[in-house]
Amino acid sequence: MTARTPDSARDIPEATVARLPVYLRALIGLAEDGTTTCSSEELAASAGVNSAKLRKDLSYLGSYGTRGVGYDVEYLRYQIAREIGVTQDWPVVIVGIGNLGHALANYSGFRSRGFRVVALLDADPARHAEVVAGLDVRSFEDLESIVAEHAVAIGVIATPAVAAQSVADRMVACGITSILNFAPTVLSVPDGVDVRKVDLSIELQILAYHEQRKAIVPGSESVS
Amino acid sequence: MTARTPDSARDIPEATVARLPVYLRALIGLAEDGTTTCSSEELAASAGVNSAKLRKDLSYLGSYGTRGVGYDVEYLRYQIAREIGVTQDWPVVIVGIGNLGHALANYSGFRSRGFRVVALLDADPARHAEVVAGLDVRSFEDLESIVAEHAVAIGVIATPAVAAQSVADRMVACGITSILNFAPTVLSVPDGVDVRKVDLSIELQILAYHEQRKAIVPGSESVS
DNA sequence: TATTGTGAACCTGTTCACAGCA
DNA sequence: TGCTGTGAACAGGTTCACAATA
Repeated sequence: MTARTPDSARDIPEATVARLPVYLRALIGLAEDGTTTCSSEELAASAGVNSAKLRKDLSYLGSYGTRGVGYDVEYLRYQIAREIGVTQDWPVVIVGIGNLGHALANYSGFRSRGFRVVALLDADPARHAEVVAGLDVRSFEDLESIVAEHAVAIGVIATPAVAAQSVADRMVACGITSILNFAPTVLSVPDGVDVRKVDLSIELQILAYHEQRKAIVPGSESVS
Repeated sequence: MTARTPDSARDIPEATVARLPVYLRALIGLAEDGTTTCSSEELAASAGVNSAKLRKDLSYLGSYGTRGVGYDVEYLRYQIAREIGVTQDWPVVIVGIGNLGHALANYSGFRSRGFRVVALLDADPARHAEVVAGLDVRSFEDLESIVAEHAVAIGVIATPAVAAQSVADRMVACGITSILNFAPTVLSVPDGVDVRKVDLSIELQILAYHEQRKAIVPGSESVS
């Protein structure tokens, strides 16, 4: 027998991992429409990718389809949810309850997709009176006790850029190993901690780049 | 002379385009700190990439550095801003003024990075009384006239998923060619229209996937 | 027969290592 | 001498096209 990693540690390409949640969403949509079976072509269309890519992606998880028939929607949905790890809930803390923090706290998509916001923290005492989305806004000083109490592994940073690094440091120090960063700044964290960033203005700038090119008709240099 | 596309149409790899705004932000930070010159190593550190990648990326724009010395911060900053197209302001409309729409309307990062929110639209008449970030929330029916009046090319969708496709259709019909979509759904648009999506729960799911793996110590299958 | 699962070809992006130059 | 700019090697991701098979 050759040396092999256990089934659960098959390594799935990062690009595929990033699409699994899209497939999961598409499958949930199909299930809600009453579809019980779908071909790779149909699922790919719902997810906005081509069918070859979808099949290749699913092949990294295993052989969950039936040749000549397609995929069972509920079965595949469960398999992908299990692979991602959202068959049970992940407790999450949100730090920084400004406009964006409010929006995140109220976002129903977290709850419905395997995440549970267990606490909202803000460094500004003026905000501690507030109740947002049914949760008290608490002091940032409570971070350690909340993380320990709820075994929080994932933290969301929605503070201004200047505060983000120190918030990340505190999160890492008390055991958080995955961070979703909305502050427009680069975070440095030790190995073993994952950071994903969402930068709203970067997305707009990427659109602006392409928009600018559209205006330029090849051969004509000046437009009024 | 060989056939060549004009300077302004040099094609820059998509991966590079996505990083230019990060470099721009890093340069703005360096300029604020009073730094006038920086090496690829320093700038790369500020931007959170390695220096080889940074130099390769910048080489697609042209030769803006000085061998043996480095880059002039202000000069490079201007060149990147020009390349992205954010030396002048882009008018933007936001549709869907719920929690997220509020946060986006109030986000100062747009204004400071070359974007100007010219209108907030919502289909719900109950919201039309509101003033958010100094702007009246207006009827979605005003979309066409606003887009025409301000020559809007970029639209932001922050509606619930069910409404997103019809909003996108209306946007495309009245001439918008770039869309930033926050609704958790796949949009279909004609060729020539760019869509970028930001899906908050997908980002968390990607973190959950990696988090789940961390818990599994190779060789031990059960953890308490 | 219809559709999956997958090697192989292809393409894009990253890293290396050093030539070129101030 | 020190740092940029860049070919060349490498790695990762996508698409093709078809063998396997329910």
